[in-house]
Amino acid sequence: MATAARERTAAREAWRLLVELAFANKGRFVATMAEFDLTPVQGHVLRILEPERPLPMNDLAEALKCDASNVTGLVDRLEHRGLVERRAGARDRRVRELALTRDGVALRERVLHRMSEPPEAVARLSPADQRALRDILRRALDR
Amino acid sequence: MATAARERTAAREAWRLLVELAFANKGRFVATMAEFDLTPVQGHVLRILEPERPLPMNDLAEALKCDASNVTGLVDRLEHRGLVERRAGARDRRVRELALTRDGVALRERVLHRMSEPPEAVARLSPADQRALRDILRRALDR
DNA sequence: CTAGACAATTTAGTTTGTCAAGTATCTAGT
DNA sequence: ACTAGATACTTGACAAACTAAATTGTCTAG
Repeated sequence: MATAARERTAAREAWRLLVELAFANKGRFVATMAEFDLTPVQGHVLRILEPERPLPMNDLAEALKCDASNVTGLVDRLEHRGLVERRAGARDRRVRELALTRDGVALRERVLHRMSEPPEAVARLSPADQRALRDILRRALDR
Repeated sequence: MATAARERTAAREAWRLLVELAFANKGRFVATMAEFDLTPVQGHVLRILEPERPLPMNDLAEALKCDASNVTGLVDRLEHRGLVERRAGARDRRVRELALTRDGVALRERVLHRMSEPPEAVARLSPADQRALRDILRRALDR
């Protein structure tokens, strides 16, 4: 087998396994969010919305890769629950900037901490593998 | 910092990055499934359902971590599209076993191949990193 | 043979998602 | 300054994915 082909295969295989790991943990994610009375998407939004960094609704739609009209209802529910608030855009009165409320920030912290608990599959790796995995992923995500 | 704590941190950080990578690729997954006129969940089902290995509806619900009643409609739509068929359970007439049709098998193959195309973040890793990532994930998933 | 367990479905209701149309606001060109 | 078109968001209508509770048909233990 030619070198290029073998390396394409390594990347493919790595990604395949990564997808498998992700799918295997989807249920765990759903359950974790449910602990906080959040739907999966609401958890996702909480992750995207950083404290002290208001985000226009449009940008949230972009980040979620969904239609802007979907975000309206999504934010309605989060706002109704007091986790998020809509503020008038500073310069452009068309845009509504989303900001976490105090409760939102607090919940976000708890959720993120819980979400980053590694699953069995990762936890049982040797310490060396765990560090190697971390380092490779840092490079992949360009840190 | 104590050694144990530092290592817990490596696993945590690795998992955090992994989750980030997964979220960043959610949109890509949705778009890829859409190319085949599949919703994300339908893609997931196609992945779970292996050829020549009929699966009771209950087991599918288990694999999807969702209520059994949800699977009914899900399978209705896949069956209506001719990708899947319900068969009477061999021994127990209560269970309905799901099997891919010929079309289902063919589509599954195309979908899986497309799904395993690595994203930018993985593709740009050095060949050595790609192999290391693959090997670590194999160990994590116990291959 | 019957009581309870179990697999799947039905029904009613929520959330997430799309698309098309509407409203308010901004921006360029004249 | 005025207007035409773009842009940000909302609304309304509708499908898919989900849950919980009740129902139907089948199995299994006593």
